[in-house]
Amino acid sequence: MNTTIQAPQSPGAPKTARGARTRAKILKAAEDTFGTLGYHRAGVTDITRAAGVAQGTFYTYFSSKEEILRELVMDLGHKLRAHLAAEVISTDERLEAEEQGLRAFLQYLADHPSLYRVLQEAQFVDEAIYQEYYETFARGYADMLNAAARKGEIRAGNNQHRAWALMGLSHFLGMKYALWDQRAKQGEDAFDPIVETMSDLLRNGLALSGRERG
Amino acid sequence: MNTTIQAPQSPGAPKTARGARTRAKILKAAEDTFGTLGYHRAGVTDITRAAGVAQGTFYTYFSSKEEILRELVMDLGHKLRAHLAAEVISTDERLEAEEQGLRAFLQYLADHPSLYRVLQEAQFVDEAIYQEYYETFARGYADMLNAAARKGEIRAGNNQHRAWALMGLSHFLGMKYALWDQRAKQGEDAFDPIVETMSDLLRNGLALSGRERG
DNA sequence: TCAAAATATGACAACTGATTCAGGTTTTAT
DNA sequence: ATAAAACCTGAATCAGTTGTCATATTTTGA
Repeated sequence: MNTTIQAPQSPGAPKTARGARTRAKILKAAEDTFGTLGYHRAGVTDITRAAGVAQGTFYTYFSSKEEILRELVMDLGHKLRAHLAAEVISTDERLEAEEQGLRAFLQYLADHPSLYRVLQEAQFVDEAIYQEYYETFARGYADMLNAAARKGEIRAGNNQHRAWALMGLSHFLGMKYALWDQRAKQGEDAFDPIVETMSDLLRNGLALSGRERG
Repeated sequence: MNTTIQAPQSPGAPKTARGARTRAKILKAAEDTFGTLGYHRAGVTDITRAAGVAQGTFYTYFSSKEEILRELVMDLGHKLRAHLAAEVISTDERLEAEEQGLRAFLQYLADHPSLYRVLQEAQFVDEAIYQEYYETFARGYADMLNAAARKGEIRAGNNQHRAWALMGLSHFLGMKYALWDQRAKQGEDAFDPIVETMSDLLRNGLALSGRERG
């Protein structure tokens, strides 16, 4: 028999430098095209035109439009996580890390708006990969919170619930202030007021502290 | 000239009881169909089949597939807000209202999962209506927080930022626990642990309180 | 009761857009 | 240098969709 066990659904990785370059061009073009036109309005034609190759070339590296979206989601996810990890090394105090993480996320989203659209649209094209994206993120997040709780840096509590809550918080703040509100994007410290509000919320909650009460 | 200022883009409201009934059937069918198949996979054919009418009838009441989605978004938004308002009347203490609101939202989402999908997909079909949905929600939310701050029930702070953060928090918790996690949906008080975690987070934050510290 | 208005029908025109394919070009390796 | 492998091309295919329309039925109101 001698059949290959795992037939790759993608047509095959490029075997030369030229191929690798072309594949990368197409992937980048897909990111841009999906980012501006959206997944459904963007045709394979638009992607290949943006990449400067013929339609047929697309199928040399990707078996379908859906597949390139999946590829893109994983790619963008890796890049974001790498970026955030790099930005948050300077402290290991959890609540400070939380602030830096939020600031970095907002800035990253303002600089890479396609991330948002590609990811959110992927949800309706391949729900599994969308879930996996956030489950992965949540796992890592909850682990960090658990570690902080063990070290006595934060209150005890359900850190899985908290992780999802914090992701949602970042997501919505990013959507509103990094993507929709143009003026918020100006300048290096544009997101400071937001980060500060969240810092207070996460440190102290909304209830008045002892001396403020009464 | 005597031109009508505001030409209705929708073909015209039904003028008989039968027409109103048919329109309502189609709208409901669209909600279900978009909810299960998604906006793009769902054809007008699927909607009319589910409604039990001919394809052509669709265009008696809606000028396009896009328009019925807009209609639906506004409709679902009104219903959700009405539901939440009704569920949160029993208290006027803000932090307690927050808990009740979250619980009601999670339960509502578990009971009306199409709300989520229709709304989120609308974002990529007509971004303006999606933004309007959340801006409206946020305005009301921020107003309530401002009132609570004036009454001295919560800490001072930027309540617009907080409103978006809290919406995101609810959104993600709903997505994860009301839609994705099947087991979480069982029973009346299924969401209690989540609400409790959030209650603690919103009241006290994550930092240790005075006596826990050290 | 009966003409006019409203509603319903479903076949179909017109179009879109993903994927295939047969053949050309470039690169690799001997 | 040259055969084989890899890569690229873009016109053609093909499946599916939205929205239209001429016609039929039902409801309204005088």
